[in-house]
Amino acid sequence: MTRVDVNGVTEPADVCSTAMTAPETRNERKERTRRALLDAALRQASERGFAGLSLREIAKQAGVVPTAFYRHFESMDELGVTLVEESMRTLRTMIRGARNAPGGSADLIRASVRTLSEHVRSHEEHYWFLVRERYGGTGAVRQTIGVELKLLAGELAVDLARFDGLRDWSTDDLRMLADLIVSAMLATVLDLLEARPGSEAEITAEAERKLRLIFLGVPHWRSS
Amino acid sequence: MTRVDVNGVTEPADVCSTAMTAPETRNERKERTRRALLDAALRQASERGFAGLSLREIAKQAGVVPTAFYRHFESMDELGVTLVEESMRTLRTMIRGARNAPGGSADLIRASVRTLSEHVRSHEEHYWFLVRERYGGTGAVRQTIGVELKLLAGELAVDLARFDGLRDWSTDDLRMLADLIVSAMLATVLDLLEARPGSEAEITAEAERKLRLIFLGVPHWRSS
DNA sequence: AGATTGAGTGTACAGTCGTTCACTGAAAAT
DNA sequence: ATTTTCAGTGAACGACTGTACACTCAATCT
Repeated sequence: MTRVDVNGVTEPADVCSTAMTAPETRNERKERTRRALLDAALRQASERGFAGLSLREIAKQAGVVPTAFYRHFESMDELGVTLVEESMRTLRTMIRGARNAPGGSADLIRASVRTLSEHVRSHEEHYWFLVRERYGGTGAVRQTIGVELKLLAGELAVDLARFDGLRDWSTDDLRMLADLIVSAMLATVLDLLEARPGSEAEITAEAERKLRLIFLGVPHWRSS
Repeated sequence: MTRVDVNGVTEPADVCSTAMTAPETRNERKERTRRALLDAALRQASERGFAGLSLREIAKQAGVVPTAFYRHFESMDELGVTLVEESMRTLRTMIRGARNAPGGSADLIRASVRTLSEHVRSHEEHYWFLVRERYGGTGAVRQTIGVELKLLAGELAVDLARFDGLRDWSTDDLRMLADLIVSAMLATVLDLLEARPGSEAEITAEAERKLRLIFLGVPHWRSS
């Protein structure tokens, strides 16, 4: 029974002993350790921050010798970029989910916030990474997130343009509104991440109230 | 001429050669190197983040041997807390400045944003530190900032309670409004810090519009 | 069947890190 | 005038960092 179990990373108990598993081609194996490296990095970064990553610990947690890291990533920065892209994909998935929410515009806000909350809960590490590195990060990683976030605000602005009270808003005003919403929701995400398990409901409730307040101002806006 | 000049930290050219300077008591000297340590740490943290701090580099930049650090701080964490307190004092000074702005409630928003902008410009390192560690930080530092920020939102809520349309708002609603404002302004701070020198004006302009939009909703709010 | 590829291994090296310890020497206290 | 205090010194430690290099050996290609 030589089950290798490195630092809480449970190596799937397969490999040869049972005949029914793992025809596993070479590329599949490679992809698997690549994922293991990414997962280890993500977990570690969501705790200590990207700056506090250690190539050696990532490798150890992935069940691989340190030098093997370079078979998958040229440098730590490349891994960072990959992590940003991945987390951003997660975020975008969330937005799409909120967009296709059950039609009724009455409690569209409630539905959106609910979607956000659930998504954060089920992708905590990705959101930790995003929120952390958006502000705390260094160089390339932070800037990439910043750019992607502005891009995302742009998409949101387009979505908003379809709503009744917003049809005649200028592009610039829409973008401002989207930015405002994004920053408010980002703060909500952090609150959700830091919250002790019970208090989830009141956080989402407050998030809803913030959005409602913002949209209350919309009908009275005149672009000066 | 044995002028010691360590890594860009210019040692004031005093000490004995000119008779008119430096009676400098022992405590004064101590306080001076303490400040040098704090300044070095602050500068370094505003670039690489608090997690990326190195005791040795801080000491070097302060013109002192590494071990001397322990004469002033028991640990890195203690230095971190000191930095938080200091930066928070700066922030509070700003708030007070905005509160006592020239009375006219008409362009009170404009005045406040202007105060914010100027304050950020003249205390970049403190604001970098706060924004960075608020989200990116680890453990004690991040939590301390979070708590202080909530406290500050509380103060802001009290201030808001004095305004016309807000006199009958519940404490909870006021706090929500204050939170919303704080998160929006925090995003503005980051924008200001990252902005290339020219684009300062448009950022403050957008910040003003965001605040105006928020306050447009205020008269139509009814606490559900 | 034999040659090739390449993911993962193991060792080794040069740095940096925080921290310890015994010390120096001038300012402060006696 | 003598003793005490203590900010700053300098060497040494053990642990950890990223990275270079030569290696193995099973999956893949010819």
